[in-house]
Amino acid sequence: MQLETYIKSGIAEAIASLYGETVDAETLKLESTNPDFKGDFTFVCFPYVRLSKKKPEDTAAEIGAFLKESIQQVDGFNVVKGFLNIEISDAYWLERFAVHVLGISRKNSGKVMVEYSSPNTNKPLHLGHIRNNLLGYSVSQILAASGYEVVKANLINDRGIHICKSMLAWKHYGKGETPESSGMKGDHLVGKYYVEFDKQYKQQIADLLATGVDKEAAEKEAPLMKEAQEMLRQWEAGNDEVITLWKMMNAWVYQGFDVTYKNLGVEFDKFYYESNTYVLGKDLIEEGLSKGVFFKKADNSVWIDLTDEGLDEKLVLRGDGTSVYITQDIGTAQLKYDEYHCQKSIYVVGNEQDYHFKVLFLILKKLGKEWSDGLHHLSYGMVDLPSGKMKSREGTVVDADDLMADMIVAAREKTEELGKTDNLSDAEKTELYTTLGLGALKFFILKVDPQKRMLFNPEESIDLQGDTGPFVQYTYARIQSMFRAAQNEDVNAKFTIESGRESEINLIKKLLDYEAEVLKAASTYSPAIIIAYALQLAKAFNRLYNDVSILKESNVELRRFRLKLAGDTAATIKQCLSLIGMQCPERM
RNA sequence: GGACCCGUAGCUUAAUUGGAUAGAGCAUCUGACUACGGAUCAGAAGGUUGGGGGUUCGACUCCCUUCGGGUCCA
Repeated sequence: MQLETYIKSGIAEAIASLYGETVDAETLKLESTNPDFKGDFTFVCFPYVRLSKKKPEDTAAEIGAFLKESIQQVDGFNVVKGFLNIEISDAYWLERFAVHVLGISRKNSGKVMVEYSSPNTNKPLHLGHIRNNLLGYSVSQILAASGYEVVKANLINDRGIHICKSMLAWKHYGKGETPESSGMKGDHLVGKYYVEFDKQYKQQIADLLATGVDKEAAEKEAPLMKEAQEMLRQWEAGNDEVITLWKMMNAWVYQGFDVTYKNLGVEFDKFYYESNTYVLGKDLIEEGLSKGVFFKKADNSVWIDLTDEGLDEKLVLRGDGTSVYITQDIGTAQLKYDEYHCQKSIYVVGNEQDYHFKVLFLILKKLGKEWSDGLHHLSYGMVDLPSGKMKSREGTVVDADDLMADMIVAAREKTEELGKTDNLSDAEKTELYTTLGLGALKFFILKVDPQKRMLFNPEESIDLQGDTGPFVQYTYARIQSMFRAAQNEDVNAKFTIESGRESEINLIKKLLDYEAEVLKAASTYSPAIIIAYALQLAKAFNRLYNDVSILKESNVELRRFRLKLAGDTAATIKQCLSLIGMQCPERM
């Protein structure tokens, strides 16, 4: 980092002294050199040929020569077209490595809330939730590592017509079944009745169609639907019987979710419940009306005109005074800010709600909430199956609990096939398979840019070789094994090294990148950056491992140097994987 | 009707935000000291970045248009 700014001002000096032109060193762009070329930093000269009035190649060569003279760490340079590749001396990297400390120095970046998961309490979690949960948790970890105080929040959708559907189906067809009586996980049990409702409802529609009723009317008039709507009205009126049933079934679901969250390794600091927050926001609608941000239509409904922003008019309160989704989201945003005063607030929500959040943030801004600038929708694409979209009502989903269990089985089979289960107790085996199976799953999902839809084929289990979680975990385990064998070695001993091999210098450079990569991942909310880095780091180490001997090296200084390389690599891998929510096995 | 997202090798995907010869993994093929752990490493092959136009020193990236997949708003 230091060196980069140093080189930039060197380039500015070069331009001043060679061409008599002033440029601000801050505005110069210095890129890291493409691995296919020799060098460490690359300065792209094309934009500056109008200052030098020379060919790009000549400009690059002149600036390169100037830097080599004026900056001692610059060992040499090469020019390809207008690209100036600046080569830094090995000595510089070795010095940096000698004083290298692990971790990140940045502190007190501010306070941020990450809202994620946000499940409905009428069915168990599925693959889509897994993507959401992993993203939310990982981004929280990354932000925390880069110095933020993070509040992990979960807004639970625990009321509404869909909840009433499960409740009603249970009431009609459940015969008093409970998680205890059936041995079924609570969320799965409730989900079963959600599916049952749909089945019965469809039957009723079919019956009505047969009597000559048209489709739209049939969907509206089916007795079950009318009953569900009546139940929702009673819930809102506080009917004792309905509320008691609602509490009981929600409690089952929460017990189930707790297990899933624990297995998935995610957690929360704060829970919000929609049964509390759905009443919020109406006061802010009043505020907006008096400020002239909103307007009323003839039917008394309240709207905001966003046509200036290229959007439509948006309803924010119905004519009968009842809320719409955005009403409560406005209120909840205010509630969150009042409670925590976070500078930033991130919503991890699927991209089908892109428009919704665009409108929500715009409304809050127009209401004059200065904190609205810190709001961000971390949008992600749907997870598709080969058969198409997952539909929970039709039961065509990949269940979160099942998927995790399948991954653990796959990890077990692979490990046993390699014959690496010897000398492990049953408890250790279980822990190992869990670490590897979930590691593969988390890595697989977070490796992909969130914006993209992803295809998941349950038939082809997730790879355990190549660019995968277990690959990185293997690198870690292998280093740990080396340290177990190096017990009479003074691991913390100082060493003096004058020069390094290419594989060693490359690994040093990667290790020194850690902080910059984490900060980049934090500013773009992207776990994928950490994953890509962890892979590169593991590869750089594996290359070194095949290139040179470490424990078998006879030269003490070299041996200690390489042991420190290995130790720092392992520690950095562990940090990276913890940001993804992954564990590192000591052996595998 | 209007708006947004996605399209890269057979498959899963990356590209330092406009930079170099589009980079990996899986699958396929070849090789690695009698393996400090082979879930590794080195290499080969695989591409008109959906199609067409434009902007410029330079386009997977920006603009226009068109095709395909998906989503949202009323």
